[in-house]
Amino acid sequence: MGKYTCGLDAAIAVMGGKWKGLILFALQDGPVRFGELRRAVPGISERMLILQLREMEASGLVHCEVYHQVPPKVEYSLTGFGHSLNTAMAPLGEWGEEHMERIEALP
Amino acid sequence: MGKYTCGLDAAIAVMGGKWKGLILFALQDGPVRFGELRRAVPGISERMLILQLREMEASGLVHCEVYHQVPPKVEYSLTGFGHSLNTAMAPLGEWGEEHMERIEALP
DNA sequence: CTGTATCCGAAATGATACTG
DNA sequence: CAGTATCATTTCGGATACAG
Repeated sequence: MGKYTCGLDAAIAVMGGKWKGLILFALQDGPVRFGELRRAVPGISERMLILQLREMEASGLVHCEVYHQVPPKVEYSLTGFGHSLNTAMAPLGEWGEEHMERIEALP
Repeated sequence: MGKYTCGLDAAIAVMGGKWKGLILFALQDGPVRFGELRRAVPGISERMLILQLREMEASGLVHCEVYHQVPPKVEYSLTGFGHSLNTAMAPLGEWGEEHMERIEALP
């Protein structure tokens, strides 16, 4: 007895909420440091970014590499699994671009 | 000054939450009655289904056709806009199918 | 720089009962 | 059949302060 009724259901559960897709997108070109990532996802709070990253690590989408330096440096990157999800979401991003005007006009 | 930072951001805003994608999917093959739709989206409550449908109507994704009969009959269907979004989400559904086992195993 | 901890208000969702 | 109304609860998310 699966938790999910179909592939779409499962996919939505994994990339839930309003942030994970954008984080995936921001990481698609290689490792990004925490502060950089924060700027790359406008509007997200420090707290939410950490929470989402931790969930994405737990899901196996994201890898976290810690450099024990002073000052600290931490880089986040996509796993193969994360890349595959990001690829699957690309058409959604294109759809959003194409219909941006219409979407902006919504209430 | 747009509300959205990129196409993906806009798309996520439109199909937000955990239900809209599944409703889109359930409507992809033609008009569906309310009760039918409810059964097609397992786990959704009557209340949430209505709320989501109203939002999707407001976004122009869904059309609602009311037949003034006794007993009442109401059919929901996708607009062209809704179909285009459903198409853009198809790869996500396939991704979910492919990785279902792994996703099911997550905490 | 990269986090953690706490608090609090807002929003999402579920349960239940009721209506035309 | 297709909704509405109301209430309770759960989750989300922002602000702030603090720590290694």
